[in-house]
Amino acid sequence: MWGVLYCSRGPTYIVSHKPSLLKHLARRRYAPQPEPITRDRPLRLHGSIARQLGIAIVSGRVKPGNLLNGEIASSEQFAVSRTAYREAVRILAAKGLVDARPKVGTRINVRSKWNLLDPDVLDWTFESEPDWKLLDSLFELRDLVESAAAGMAAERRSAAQLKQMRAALEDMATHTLATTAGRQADLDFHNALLSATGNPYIISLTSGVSAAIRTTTIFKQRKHPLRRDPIPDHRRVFEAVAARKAGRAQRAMSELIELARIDTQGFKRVRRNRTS
Amino acid sequence: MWGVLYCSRGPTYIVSHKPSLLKHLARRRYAPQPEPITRDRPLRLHGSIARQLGIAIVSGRVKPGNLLNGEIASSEQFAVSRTAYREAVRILAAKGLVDARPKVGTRINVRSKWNLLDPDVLDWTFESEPDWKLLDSLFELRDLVESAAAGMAAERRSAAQLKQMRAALEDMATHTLATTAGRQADLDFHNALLSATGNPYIISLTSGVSAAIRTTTIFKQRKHPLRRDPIPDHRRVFEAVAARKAGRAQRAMSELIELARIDTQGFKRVRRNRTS
DNA sequence: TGCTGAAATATTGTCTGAGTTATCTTATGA
DNA sequence: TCATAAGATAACTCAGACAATATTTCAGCA
Repeated sequence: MWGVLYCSRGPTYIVSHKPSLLKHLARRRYAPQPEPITRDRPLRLHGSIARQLGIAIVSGRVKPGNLLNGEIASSEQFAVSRTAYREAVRILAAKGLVDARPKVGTRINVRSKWNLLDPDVLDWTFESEPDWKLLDSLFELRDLVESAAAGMAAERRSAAQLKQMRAALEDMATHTLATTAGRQADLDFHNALLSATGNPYIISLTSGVSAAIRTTTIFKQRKHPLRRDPIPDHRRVFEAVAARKAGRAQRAMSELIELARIDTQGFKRVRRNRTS
Repeated sequence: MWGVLYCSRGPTYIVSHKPSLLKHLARRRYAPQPEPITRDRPLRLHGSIARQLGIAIVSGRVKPGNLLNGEIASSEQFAVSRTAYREAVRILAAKGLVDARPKVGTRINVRSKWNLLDPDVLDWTFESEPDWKLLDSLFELRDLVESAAAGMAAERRSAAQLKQMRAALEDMATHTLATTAGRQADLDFHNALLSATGNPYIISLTSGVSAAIRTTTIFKQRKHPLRRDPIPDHRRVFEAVAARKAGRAQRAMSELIELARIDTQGFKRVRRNRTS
């Protein structure tokens, strides 16, 4: 016995009605793509349903203005209890993706209400195959903010923070970016630089954005090896920060990010400005 | 009969045990401050509990690393069902404030995991009395991003978008910022400018941030009238965008934001750079 | 006819109480 | 000393009922 799980437009997940199997499929969603590399802990039921719905929304499979099916119908389609489904909807509502109200239903918000910079939303956005134009926009924002952050860090860094950055840089040099340890060092370097800005909002924004870009870069594309050794670029940033040269730090960081952008997009068009 | 609602550290909300009254108080929380001006729709139970807990967390009344009380205990303290309480926790978890896991409990995350730029979190952060240093950080980010956005808008704006900006500017001039219509026009102006950037992430970020700043500015302080007429500054931005002068637009916007910062902080210290 | 207000209805919201699962702790054995 | 298994505790999931809310419909009236 077969049925269509979720989605009023187009059968997306086909599953049997056997409860145990249904739940298994609800958890690790059908379409056996390789698991997103490493998720700290497996998602619970509500989390995985939120994820599925979230991906369906951000990917445009279900469109703003549309209503989700009712709770009873949806929970049956997902083969979970209404409780679990409702908690999933709560998560989506918390991220601005939907808006639930009695007698009306759960409506998908217009994109301007989405918290696009929410880590989960970013994750879901670049989950399957990244939208190149969107990724470009994200790089644009990152360049803007993280470059400025480098400038601030140059002005405000403490000796201890500088020491952290130096250590991370050395780790990057010994292990390369090809290893996990090297990538961790890369992360540490950027985090140390960010915390030197002393601005919690910039830290929150940038760490989220660059994490999203990093996973997209490393695990999705990257068919080719790095075009250029990133260490010298990092060193330039470090030295500018060490010398408290804000302008130089900013330019160096901007270059570094531009490098990452090129590396991500591979041989794709790298045009920076779009003609609207 | 009286009891202490929530909060293991310090009695914060004192309520009776009479169910109906308890629920009433749980909804519009005790301490009858003027309602936050205008909330589109009254919060539901789970929303208001999430709000209370969220405020307790971002304000530092309960500290990262600490565990919330168990579900049964907490839901009893709030005098709501476990369902409602759990949905509240889901909301907080979705915003990165807490992390719930079986056998361990619901732990408050370290601040670096919070989604500080989430609209609700911003709202909660500047809910009671704004932390001036934090507000300053937020202004710093806004300056950085919205100025750059003005520059992009100058390069990319369409004729239609320019027209929208002009209309909003005229509305601002006729009604002043003292009226609701005038403030709406102000909002429209900035939104039109943002959408001209064509970068959804910058739009999402900036609209959230400036909304938070706006409400903080307008409704919390502002004992004094505006020091300076904001219209000329807006006009300068507009004209630079109209003339497609990116640099000039950026500088004009930066000035405009600096004006807002001064106006917000009133006679407070306006030092821009902190010595870390 | 056109407006006002009340009732029907559909949907989410809340409640209860039970059983399940994950994970930490402790005890046990090699 | 380390690995492995048992126990305990928290969140997690379930089912089914009832409540609240907003839309829609329709009756009553000017």
